[in-house]
Amino acid sequence: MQLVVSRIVFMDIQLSKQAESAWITLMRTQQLLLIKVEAELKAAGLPPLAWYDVLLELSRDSEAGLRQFEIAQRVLLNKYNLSRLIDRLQNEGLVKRQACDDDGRGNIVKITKKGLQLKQQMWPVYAAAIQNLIADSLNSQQLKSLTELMRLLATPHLTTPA
Amino acid sequence: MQLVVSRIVFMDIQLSKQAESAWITLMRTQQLLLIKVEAELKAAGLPPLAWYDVLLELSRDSEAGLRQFEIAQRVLLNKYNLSRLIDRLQNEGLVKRQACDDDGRGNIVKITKKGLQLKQQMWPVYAAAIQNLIADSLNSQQLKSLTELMRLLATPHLTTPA
DNA sequence: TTTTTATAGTTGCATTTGCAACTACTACCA
DNA sequence: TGGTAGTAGTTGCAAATGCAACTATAAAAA
Repeated sequence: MQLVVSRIVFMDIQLSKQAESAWITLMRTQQLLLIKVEAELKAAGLPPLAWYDVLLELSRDSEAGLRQFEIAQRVLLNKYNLSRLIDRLQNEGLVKRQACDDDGRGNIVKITKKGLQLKQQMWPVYAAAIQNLIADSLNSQQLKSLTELMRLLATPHLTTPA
Repeated sequence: MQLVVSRIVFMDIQLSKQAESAWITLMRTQQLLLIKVEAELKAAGLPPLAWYDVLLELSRDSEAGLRQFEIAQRVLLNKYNLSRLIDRLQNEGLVKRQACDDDGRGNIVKITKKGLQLKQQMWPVYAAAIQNLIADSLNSQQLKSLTELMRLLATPHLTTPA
């Protein structure tokens, strides 16, 4: 006879107060800072951060372009939302879709000159906000520490095991 | 003659790579973890995290209740989205709105028994996810460190000065 | 007191997101 | 080779969000 014991017995979970605090401050602080950045972009008459994220990824491979699914996983968007985000960018002439030779299902997305220009235009506002929101509050050691903690948190979940 | 020099000259911004890394890892990691938690809640047939956030805040003051604007600032929602979130919760019988004696404009939101029950029901799933996503990756010292860093980041922006 | 200004909350409308189903193609398997 | 399962991407529809305008009340100024 085999007993299967669930890894976590819900009723018995004893989550530490430390973990709870870390979680909630992480969620709230990120949200707070994100709202601020979006507000700065809007105040400058610029599109939302998600546009920048995509344009940045595309600009890293501006010659070859990227498959949509690659963009999606880099910016943590699901495929249908990315599909429609690319629609919008394409409608603005910031990116273009091309047929993919290797794979008849997909397409290659490339950034246009106009897309590169917008990215260049957004960066100063974005950078100033980051400076304002992060670099002015944390010293160099703390920035390193934060990055390392985030890396530790993200790593086990980047590729989702069963 | 008085020279007013803008604090940040956009063209000259030299954002450190450290700050940039800290920013991007913070944004991405939080998003990644949030997506995971939402997925766990949904997999358990439970409502989104935002519902829990509101129910939790209300349960802290379950007798007195909270004004909508108080809830809004605690969970970082703007007033119109909170208004409609409360609508949904009210439609499910999880909270109730009452007229506010002190202030004829606003109302007091109180959690119901059913709301408390749902909150109780969501917590084990939520707690397990936090355990999984945070506590398993960071030790006690790191959790403390993360919380402190978040506090440092959030503090200067909690009350927005001119 | 009267007027003005600010705050609390709601709502119509447009945009965006989430969900599920769908097409088209690739990769694996026998 | 043919069949089956999986992946890339799109789309219709419903739900949620953002924006601006609105009502109603409170607070401040005159």
